[in-house]
Amino acid sequence: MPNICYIRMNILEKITQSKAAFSKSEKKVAEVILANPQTAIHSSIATLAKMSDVSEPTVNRFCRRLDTKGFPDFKLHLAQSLANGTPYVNRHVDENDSPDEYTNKIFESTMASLEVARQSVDVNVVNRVVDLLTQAQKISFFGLGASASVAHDALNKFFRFNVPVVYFEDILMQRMSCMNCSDGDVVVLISHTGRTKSLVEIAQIARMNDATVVGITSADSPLAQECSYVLSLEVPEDTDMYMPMASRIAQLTLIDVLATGFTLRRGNKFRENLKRVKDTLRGSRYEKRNE
Amino acid sequence: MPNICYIRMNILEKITQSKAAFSKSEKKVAEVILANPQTAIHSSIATLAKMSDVSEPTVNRFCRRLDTKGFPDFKLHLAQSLANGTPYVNRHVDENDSPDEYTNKIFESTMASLEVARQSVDVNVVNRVVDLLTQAQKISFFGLGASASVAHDALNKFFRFNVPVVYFEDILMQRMSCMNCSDGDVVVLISHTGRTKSLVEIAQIARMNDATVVGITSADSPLAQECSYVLSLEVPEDTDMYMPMASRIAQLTLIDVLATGFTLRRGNKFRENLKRVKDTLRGSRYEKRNE
DNA sequence: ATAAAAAATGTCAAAAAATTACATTTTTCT
DNA sequence: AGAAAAATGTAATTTTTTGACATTTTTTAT
Repeated sequence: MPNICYIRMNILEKITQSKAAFSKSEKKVAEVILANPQTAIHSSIATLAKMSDVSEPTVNRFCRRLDTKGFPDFKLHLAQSLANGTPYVNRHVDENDSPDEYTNKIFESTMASLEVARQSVDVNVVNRVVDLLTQAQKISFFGLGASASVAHDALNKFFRFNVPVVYFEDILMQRMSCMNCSDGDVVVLISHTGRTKSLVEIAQIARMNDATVVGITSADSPLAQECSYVLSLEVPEDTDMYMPMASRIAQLTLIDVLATGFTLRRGNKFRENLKRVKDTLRGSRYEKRNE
Repeated sequence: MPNICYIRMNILEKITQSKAAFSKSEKKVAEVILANPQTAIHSSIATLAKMSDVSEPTVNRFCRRLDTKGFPDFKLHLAQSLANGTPYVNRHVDENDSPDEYTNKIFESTMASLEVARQSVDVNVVNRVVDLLTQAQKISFFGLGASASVAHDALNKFFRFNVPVVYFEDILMQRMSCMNCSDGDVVVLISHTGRTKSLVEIAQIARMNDATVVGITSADSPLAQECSYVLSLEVPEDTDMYMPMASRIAQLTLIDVLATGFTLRRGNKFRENLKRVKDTLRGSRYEKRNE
């Protein structure tokens, strides 16, 4: 069961990884291409065959082994890999990675996950939820563990909008808060897995008290089933086995989206209010010296 | 001062822009290609000619007019333009954006910022800080406002490592905590601007008490000057004028990097411990039904 | 308005490139 | 060692691209 979902495998990496499966002559071709991919995409099959010291059909077979339709198709793939650096790909950190390597891998994996997440977001639900939030009497953000900091962040954002926002880290406080909910309140619950028992219970309590429950969680999870609206984010398996990484970032970005939708919906006058909040902060800061 | 830097002119844009210079038949070709570039790169010159209702040499001439060596070369360029959409670019949200538009813009801007941030990270400092953290007696994470949730997240991560971690949201608690610092303690301060007065003071207090102060902040800021080590993240202008967005995400990703470096440094036995922590959580969750 | 010139486009053939079929060599397994 | 399988190469075939040139269309100057 492969736990890495390659969005679109970079063909250069694929060549490196498939090396074991190559025959002797195919390896020669691989060497030449990896050594100078820029030359490869501008060569004909004949030139490349000569450079690799193999026959033309061998080059062709090499291309097919990499699941391309033939040499021209292979060149297309190669060209795409070479363009723009390369599309970001979820690469797992390896025990022997240097700081340079793991730093890059994590940044790239995060970007790759965001790309996947972006494509999985249901814009209609986003729009609907923004609607709800703008009309809410009170907004609550709850999450546990890693998702707690996401909820915390949401608090920070929506707090600036001058709407009643609630955030608790403590399960009991969350429960009590939900018991006091009423019609017009929106409770946003954040959980990557959607299988945290106490959060599911909180969803039930909130709904019993007529609040609208929005879940930022994975589709079809127990939590999702208890929610009025589900903003599901499809995020590839996390880079690190034991800590949620990418999922959190995707959740935060989604919060950004909601907050942005909120400000846009509220219009211009509202944004002036935001500016005031920001100006208030100025007193607590050192002035930026003019550059 | 343009804050978007286009790396290299995309051939699709070039086609759009050169439209005026095209002849009647060439325009037909342009239309067909623009309408469905993905099809174009997988077609032969004959197919494309038929689709555009022109002759094959016309298609060839069209390619040459765009400064390519011929049809195959043109396809290569086109494939590169199509690869990965286009490099992500920081696009500001506009007042009249539809939900679809602002959602995509925010995701893309976030990814663009991460790319910039990645390139600005000094791996040597990362390595040095990881060193420090693994040897620390106590690690504290402090941030205010938007950065508070980043510190919160760091707490979550490092808490799992079974090392003494401290996190406070309250300024006074932060100060008191720093006063009790001693040699071997590491204080990580998070601030996008690096100009929050109370955080700068905390840095001073911590250092006076022999703690090592690590700043995740912008270079050359007042805070940076008080730190023993600075992990500076260069993040492009935030998408939303009034709320930090991208900077937070970059900070979180950097925390991920530090946490990963930490686990790697600690080696195998340590990761087993991590697994235990994770298993402990299982009791509080609904089982995943087998798929 | 019209003829000449220039530009654009198409037809067809030549050239180049890629692919297939099949023969030969190398490797692997018994 | 010898048969079977896999890998590789040769040469012919097919596909694709390009070039040369004829025809049509457009432009320009009278």
